[in-house]
Formats: sequence, C-alpha cells, structure tokens
Amino acid sequence: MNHVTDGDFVSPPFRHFLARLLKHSELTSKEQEAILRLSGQVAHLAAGSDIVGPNTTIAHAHLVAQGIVARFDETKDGRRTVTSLFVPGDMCGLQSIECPMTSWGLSAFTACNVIYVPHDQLRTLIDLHPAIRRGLWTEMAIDASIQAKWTGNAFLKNSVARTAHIICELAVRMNSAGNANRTKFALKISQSSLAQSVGLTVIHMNRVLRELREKELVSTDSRMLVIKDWQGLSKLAEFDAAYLGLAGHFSS
Amino acid sequence: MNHVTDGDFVSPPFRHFLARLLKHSELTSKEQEAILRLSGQVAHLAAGSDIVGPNTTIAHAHLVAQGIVARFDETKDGRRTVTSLFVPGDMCGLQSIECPMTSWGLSAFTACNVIYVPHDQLRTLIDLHPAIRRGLWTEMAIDASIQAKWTGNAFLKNSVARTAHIICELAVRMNSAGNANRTKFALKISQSSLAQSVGLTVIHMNRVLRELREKELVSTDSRMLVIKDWQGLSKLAEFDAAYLGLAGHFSS
DNA sequence: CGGATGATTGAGAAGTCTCAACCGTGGTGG
DNA sequence: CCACCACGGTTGAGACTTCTCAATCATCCG
Repeated sequence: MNHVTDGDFVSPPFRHFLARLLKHSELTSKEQEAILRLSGQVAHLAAGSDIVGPNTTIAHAHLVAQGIVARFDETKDGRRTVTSLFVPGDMCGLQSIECPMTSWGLSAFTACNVIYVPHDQLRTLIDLHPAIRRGLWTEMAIDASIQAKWTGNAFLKNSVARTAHIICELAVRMNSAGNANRTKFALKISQSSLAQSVGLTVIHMNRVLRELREKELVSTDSRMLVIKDWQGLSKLAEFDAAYLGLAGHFSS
Repeated sequence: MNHVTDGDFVSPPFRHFLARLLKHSELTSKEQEAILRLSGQVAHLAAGSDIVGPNTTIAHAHLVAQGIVARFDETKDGRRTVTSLFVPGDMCGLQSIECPMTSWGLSAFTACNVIYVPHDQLRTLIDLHPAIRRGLWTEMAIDASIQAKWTGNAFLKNSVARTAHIICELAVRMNSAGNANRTKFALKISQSSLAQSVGLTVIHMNRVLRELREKELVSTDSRMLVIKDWQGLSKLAEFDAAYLGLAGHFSS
C-alpha cells in the first residue's frame, strides 16, 4: 500500500518548497539551486498510515509533496489527536535537525506523498548559506506561531468556531501553497479526521458541520468540504491570517 | 510599578541561560564567554503586567531572570488564555529573531524580572558560532515540543489531568532550571492564573484543586502549591518528561 | 449481493460554565 | 489600633456544551 520510489524526479516538490521560502526570504540564485539539489526518498502513503511514531529518533525531515500530513499526540491507551497539519510545500519537523528525538508522531492525514529529506543535507545547507538558515528559521517560527494559535483556540473557542477556524487556516495555507483558490476552497476530508484535529468526537463534528451548513457557510458534498461564504466563516472563527506569517498577502 | 534598570549586573541570568544551553549543546569556552557577554535592559514586572502585546514587531528576545512569564492569546472581546509558560533561564521568542512580528503576546505570569536581549546580539552570535546556533535551534525545538504537547493535552485530557500535567511540567522545568526540588516543588500562583493556563474558569479550577487535594496529590497553603505525591500526580497526568527535551535527566 | 466505511440522528450522562453568594486574609486609611 | 475594603478562595444551583452509547442510513467496492 505504501510505496517507496527512488528520489530522482522529485524536483517539483522542492520547487514548491523553494517558492515557500522565497515568500519571506531572499535567496541568491546559487542558494536557490542548492535548495533544488536537495533529494530524498519519496513515500506514497495511504490516508491514516503512520510516517513516524512518537518517541522515535529520526534522521530526516519530511517534505509534503501532495496531500496533508498530521502531527499527532496520543495517550497511553491509544487515543490520538492531531496537533498540527502540514500542507504541500511544508517541511515537517525542521526542529528535529538539532533535536532528532521526537515526542510527537506524523501520519498521513489524507493520502499523500512525502519526501524524506536527510538531516545531513539540510545541515550542510544551513552551514553554507546563512540566508537558507534564516529561511528555515522563519519556517520554524511560523510553525510555532500556528501551534500556539491552536493551543489558544482550544482554550478560547467552542467547537463551531474552532472548526471554522481550522477550515479557514487550511484554505489560506493551501491557497498560499498554490493548491486552491481561497474563495472556492475544497477539501476532501472525512469528518472523523476533522474531528481529531479540533479535539471533538466524530458525532459532535457531524453536528458542528450541520450547523455550518445551515448557516450557509460551507457545504459538504460527497466528502468534499467547500467554503461558501468566506466572510461569514472567517468572522465566526475570528480568523486573522497574521499568525500564518504570510506578511499580509492574505489580508482579506 | 514596572522598573527598568541598566544592564550592567545581569551576569547571573545569562549564566543561567548558558547552563541551560550546556544541557544539550557543547560549547567551547570562547562560545560560553560570548553568551555571558550578552546584555540587555532589565525590567522588573508586577504579576499580570504586559511585556509585549499581540501583533507587535519586536527587536528583542526576552530572557526570564526570575518568576514566570506567559505567552498568551486573546479574542477580540479581550478574553485571554495562556498558551505557554517560561521559567527562569528560558529565552522567550527566539523565533522572533527572523520573524519579528509576533502574533502572540507576553505577560508577567508571576512577578518577574525579564532581560530584553537585542536581536542584533543574538544574530551576531548565531552568525559567528555554529554551536550556539545549534543550541538556540534546540531551544526552539523544545519550545515547539512543549507547545505541541499543550495542544494535545487540551484535546485529550480532562481538567484534572491537564492541571496535574502542567504542575508536573513546571516542577520539572523549574527543577531543571535549578529553582526547585521536584519532590518538594512549591509554586506561588493564583488559581485564576492557573486556570488561564489550562483553559478553565477560576471556579472550575478551584474544584479541580480540591480534587487534587482530596487525593493527597498536592496541597495548597496560603497560595502556595506543593506537590505531595509526585508518583501519583504524574501518573494521573500521564506525564512523561521526554517532550521537555532533557534527554532522560528526569526519567523518574 | 454482502460488507465496510462514513454520515446521520436520538437520548441520556458527564463535564464545564455562569451566576450568585459568602468567607478569609492582608493591607490601608482614619 | 481598628474598621473597612479589595482580592482571592470556596461553595451551591442551574444551564449549556460535549460525550457516550445505540441505532439507522448511504455509498462504495469487491
């Protein structure tokens, strides 16, 4: 089911990653080439399959090429929750370059392709190119900002606002990644996956989505989530894209 | 009330910070001296006062010299919640070195002393000393790991377990910082502050603490929280210090 | 056709919040 | 020195949110 191929034709995903870095960091053409020369094994993962377990020591970061990857936490009795999501162009676990023992795990949120980028390659880039180092630092800063926002939302917002917020976040992030148009954002995602990433039961998520549907903010056709009213949805969520570190590119 | 003095006698806090870095990173004596040559204005802050507001562009990181600092998030109508805590020796907001626009705010959780360390100084250290850069990177990784754990706890654990967990976390972190003995950990903290950092109302926090008291896990005398039964408390919390990145120094 | 997976609905239980009141302590001003 | 006030802690009762258990329905796929 999960298929691994050689890393020869991975250029497009790294191009994607480079475009991401260029949004906030200036890189010389040499540095850009260096990014594009990165390589790594590609894994094709079915939705739900694990990428790395918690308490694992890893030697790679994980570049999302397609689909959505989840960072998760779990209790001793196996209940899981999603603590972050990563969209195409995101490099998951840049922290692990210096801290290779993970407390979290990664799994395929949807079916996805992931490139295993060796820490060694990244370390070399960081050592040789200060601008790349700064770019990766910024990526980590954005990751941290998102994580803090999730914690805040968990404490401050109810199930409906939290759900609306994560939908807005994914819309903007995938839009920024060039994968979707924000106003016509559509996401193929199961209710149980969504529930896990907002800290709700599937059953309650079902009722939350019904409410969002009744308010004409989203529609759900054949497991496809579509934003029908961005203004209304982002207002309900109190969504402000500033924390995504995109420097006003999506000020609405 | 908040008093700022010149940065001449700040050596002890930076010694503390250095000791923190040495827990996970090897630094030459030159590098250690470079850390100790850092400087910055010292602010003495009353509990509850703001350090930086959300959506501010900053030019400093904030080294906690004494007391506890909170990273917070707030809604438009002013309700606040704490998303992270920082204990003495922590450098808050290392991310801001490359991403100076904060989406979060910082405030004094307890009365505390904070040193404003200019980004410039940190950037210079990072550029000159790869080992220091790696040390700071590791600090950010730990920060991220803690933040992810908080998100997970918010979704997975009920009020009692979450409260127990944060008490355990603070005990270990302050212990690691050399401020307290874990088994005799005591913290002067109001119930409302604690409530804000676990996402509960004060009233419910009161009942949670009563439960922890009735189970003989903690005691609360004159606003001082004391751990009476570390084993029981950490078991109830499902606390595993691995996520604090202390590499087994506190394996229990 | 049968089975698996995901979506939907209902009803009752549990957890947490809100409002309201009261208590205890420490500090302040008369 | 004492009265008073402000603040944090404590308790109760009822409302609201979310969970749990249980059942049914729809769709897709072999």
